[in-house]
Amino acid sequence: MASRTDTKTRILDAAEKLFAERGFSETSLRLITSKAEVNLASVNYHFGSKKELIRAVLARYLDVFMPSASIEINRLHLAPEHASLNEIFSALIKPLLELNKVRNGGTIIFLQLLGRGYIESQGHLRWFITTHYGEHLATFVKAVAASAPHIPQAEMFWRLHFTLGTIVFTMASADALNEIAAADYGEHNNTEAIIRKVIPYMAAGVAVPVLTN
Amino acid sequence: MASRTDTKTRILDAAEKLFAERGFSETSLRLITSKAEVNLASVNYHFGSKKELIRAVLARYLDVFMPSASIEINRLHLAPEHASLNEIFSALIKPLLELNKVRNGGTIIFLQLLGRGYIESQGHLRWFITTHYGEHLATFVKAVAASAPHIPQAEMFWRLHFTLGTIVFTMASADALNEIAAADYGEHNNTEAIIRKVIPYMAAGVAVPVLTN
DNA sequence: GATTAATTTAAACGAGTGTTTAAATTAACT
DNA sequence: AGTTAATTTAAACACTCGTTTAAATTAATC
Repeated sequence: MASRTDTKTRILDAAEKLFAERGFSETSLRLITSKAEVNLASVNYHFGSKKELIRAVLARYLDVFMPSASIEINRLHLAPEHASLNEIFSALIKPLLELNKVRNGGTIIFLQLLGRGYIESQGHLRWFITTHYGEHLATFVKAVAASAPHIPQAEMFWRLHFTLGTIVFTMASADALNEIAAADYGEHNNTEAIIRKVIPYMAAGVAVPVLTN
Repeated sequence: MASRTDTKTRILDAAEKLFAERGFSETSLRLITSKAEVNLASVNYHFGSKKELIRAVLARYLDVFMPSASIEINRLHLAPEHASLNEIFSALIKPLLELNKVRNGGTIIFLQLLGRGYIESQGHLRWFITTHYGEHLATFVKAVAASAPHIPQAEMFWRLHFTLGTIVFTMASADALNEIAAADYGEHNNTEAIIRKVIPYMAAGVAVPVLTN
C-alpha cells in the first residue's frame, strides 16, 4: 500500500478536523492537503471529489456510531419496563464517547460535522444520512415515541428536530461557549460534561405536555 | 437620491433573502446584485465591503426587534408577580411577528440570519451583536433568571445557549421541516405556528431542575 | 445653465477555488 | 529480474470570488 500513514487516512484525519472547525465550504482542498502533507491531486484520486470526501469523513463516524447506538437503544427497549427519556438519551452517551477512542476529540468532531452537514449543503448530506442509516434512526425514534406516548406523532416530529438543533448548535459553538463559561464562571467542561448538561434540557422539552386550549 | 427604489435598499432586500436561504459565504455579491438589478460595484460603494453589508442586513432587523423586545420584557418584569418562562418567551412573539410587517417573511428571515451569523464567521458577528445590543440581551437574561431562580447562573448560561440553538436551528431548516411535516402528517405550519410549538419545549428545558447526586 | 458632487457603470485585477492532465515515481506481481 | 499496476507529483485549466479603477452618467448646488 503506502509508506508512513495511509494517504487516504491522512486526508480524512486532516479534513474532519478542518471541516468541524470551519465548515465544509470554508475549508479548501489545498488547506486539507497541506495539513495532511499530501499532494493536492490525491484527494480527487482517492475520493473523486470534495463532495465525496465530505461524505467519506462523515461515514467513517456514522459507521461506528449508528450500529453502536442501535445496540444501546435496543438493550433499553427490550427491558420490560419502558425506559425514561433521560435514559434513552443517556444511552447515546457511551456510543458518543467511544468515538473519542476512535480518534482524539472524535465525539465533538462528529457532532460538529453533523451540525455543519445539516445546515450547509441543503439536502445532499441529509439524503445520504437518512438513506444509509435510516433503520438506526427509526430505532431511536420508536424508542423515544414509546417513552413519551402522550405526545402525538406529528408533535414528536417537531420536537425531535428541536432536539437535533439543540445538540448540534451547542456542539458547533462548544469551543466558544466553553471559553466564555471559563472566563465568566470558572467552569471548564469537557465534551461529556456538556452532553450531560444538555440531556435533561432536551428530555424535558420533548416530554412537556402539549398545550390544549 | 435615486430613481425607482433606493439602490441601498434594493441591495439589502436582495441580500437578506439570499443570506437567509444559503448562508453568507455561499452568497456571492454577483448573485445579490443581479437579483437586486444593480451594478456589482454598488455594494462596495454603498457598504464598503461584504462584511459590512452582512452587518447592515442584520442591523436593519436588530434595530427594530431589540427595542421592541425590551419593551415587552420590561412590561412583564414590572408586573408584581414574576412572569413564567412561558410568558417571557411568549413576550417575544409579538416583536418577532412584527418583523413580518416590516418586510414579507421578515420573521423567519431574521431568525435564519441570526442562526447563520452565529454559526458562520466565528466571532465578528457575535461581537457586533453583543456590543451593539448587549443591554437588550441583559434585560432578557435577567428576566429569565428571575423567573427560574432555582437554576444557578452558570447552568442558566448553558441553557440559554441551548435555547438559542433550538430556535435558530429550527428556523434555519424550517422550510425543509415544513415540507416533510406536510407530506408525512398533512400539517402546514406558518412561522408563528412553529414558534408556538418551540416555546413550551424551550421553557421546559430551561426550567428543568438541575440533577444533583 | 454652469459647476460641483454623488452615483452608476463596465472592465479589469489579483487571488483563490475544485478539478484534470500527463509525466515521474513507487509498489506489486509473475 | 522485468513488467504491469497503483500512486504521487507538479503544472495547468477554467472558474468564481471580492475589490478597485476610471470613465460615464445623473443629481444637487450656486
